[in-house]
Amino acid sequence: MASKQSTQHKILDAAQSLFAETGFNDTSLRQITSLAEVNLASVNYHFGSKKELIQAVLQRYLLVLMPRLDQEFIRLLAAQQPNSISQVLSVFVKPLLELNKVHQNGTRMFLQLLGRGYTDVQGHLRWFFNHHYGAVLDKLVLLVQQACPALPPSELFWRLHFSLGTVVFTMASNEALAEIAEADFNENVDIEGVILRLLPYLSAAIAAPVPTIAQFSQTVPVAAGEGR
Amino acid sequence: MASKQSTQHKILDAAQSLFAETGFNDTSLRQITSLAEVNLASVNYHFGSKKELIQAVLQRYLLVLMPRLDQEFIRLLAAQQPNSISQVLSVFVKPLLELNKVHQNGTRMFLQLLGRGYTDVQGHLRWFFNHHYGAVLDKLVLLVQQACPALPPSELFWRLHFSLGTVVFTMASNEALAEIAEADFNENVDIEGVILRLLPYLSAAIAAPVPTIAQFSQTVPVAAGEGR
DNA sequence: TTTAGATTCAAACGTACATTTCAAACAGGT
DNA sequence: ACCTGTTTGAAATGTACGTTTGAATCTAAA
Repeated sequence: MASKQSTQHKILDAAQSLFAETGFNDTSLRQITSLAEVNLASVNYHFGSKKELIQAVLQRYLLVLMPRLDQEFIRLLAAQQPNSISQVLSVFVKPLLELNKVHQNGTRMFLQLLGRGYTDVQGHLRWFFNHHYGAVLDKLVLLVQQACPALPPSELFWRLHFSLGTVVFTMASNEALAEIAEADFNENVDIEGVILRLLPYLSAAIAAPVPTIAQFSQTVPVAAGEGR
Repeated sequence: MASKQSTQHKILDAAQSLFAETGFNDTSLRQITSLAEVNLASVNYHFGSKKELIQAVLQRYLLVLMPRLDQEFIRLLAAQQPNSISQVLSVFVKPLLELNKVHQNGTRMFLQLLGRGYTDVQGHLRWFFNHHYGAVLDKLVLLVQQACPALPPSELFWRLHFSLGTVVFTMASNEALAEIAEADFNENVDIEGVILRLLPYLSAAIAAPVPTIAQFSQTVPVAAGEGR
């Protein structure tokens, strides 16, 4: 069943599983080629290096996801009246879940890999992302701006990154969290369930009121500067 | 100035910097001892192993932070009427910022290390955390439950973990984000600024309304199951 | 000053890693 | 069946890692 795919394909499948589970740097080519049941040298033959293999694993999903997201963003931008933040975030759901067609558990794999990429290889992925898909992300920023006109640009910047953190960290530790949730609450939690739980959380977070200085000093007494 | 501290102290300082920046597994003892200007063998002599060094680095902060948080939680729990979610989250600010007394940039260091621990050594830190500080965390859960009585326990579980992800990821990539923010918005962003931005974001997120099934099908058309 | 214990030091150990090498096996077109 | 380019195979290369070792050095009490 899994035997008649090409060596490259077998390597990609094995690599993404191990990368997602253990991280990029902590996964060796020996583990990958062993799981894929191919020769050690074939990774360097087909992909050149471990670094290029990592890129190939990510690209398999990004090439499907990003054009899909782009067309959704274009659709929303063409709407007559501005979309709500909830509507904007909702367009992520289908494209993300369609990654399950790329590979079994593709959605979870991709989001875990994304998280690994952001924490493992500091900066590299972020640069790669902005360079290749900056235009898509710009559309997202514009949509959120329209949905939350009261939000200053800098506040929006931070909140979008907060949200990225929420998603990426959740997916990185998804397995462990799902185990706990099932044990404690008898809930069967799949990736779609987590994504649907994230939507209202992130919507409320991004659209949260921007506190004034006056409001601050009520909840945070003197802000703990101590020795200003 | 930095020369008359003990070898153990020098190792701890060097280790936490490198751990926070590069992660636990990707930081070698040779890098640490080189930065600390001590002999390679002294890590194993003073701490036993790399694993125990990691624990020692984290403990230096946890032993200060957790009792501090515990007493804040106890104070809030003694209040007559339930506290707002904003009030509950606000008590984190002072104890976290006081970690700057433990070491320069202690707050950022600790939060970065926390993030590393959660993604690098899967499970280990989480177990350690719950085992040693489970009672403190239980108080937090109780406080949030009182602040958001409409939230089902399982939803609360997920939202607290979402929030942990937000904080931890933000701090892990804090340097890069702060650089971008300064370049794009001319804002001087320190760790306290980020924490204060996180408060309203997280408060709104945790207290977000729990959507009903009916509300879902409005924003998420058919939930992309495709082949149910 | 001697001496016992604590600490530092240079060197080595064994293991694992990514990558390279080059011969062997394989493929399809002639 | 023969050749040509592609792919696989086993083995080796050089580097880096965590840890161990045993002698040298420091420290302070006797």
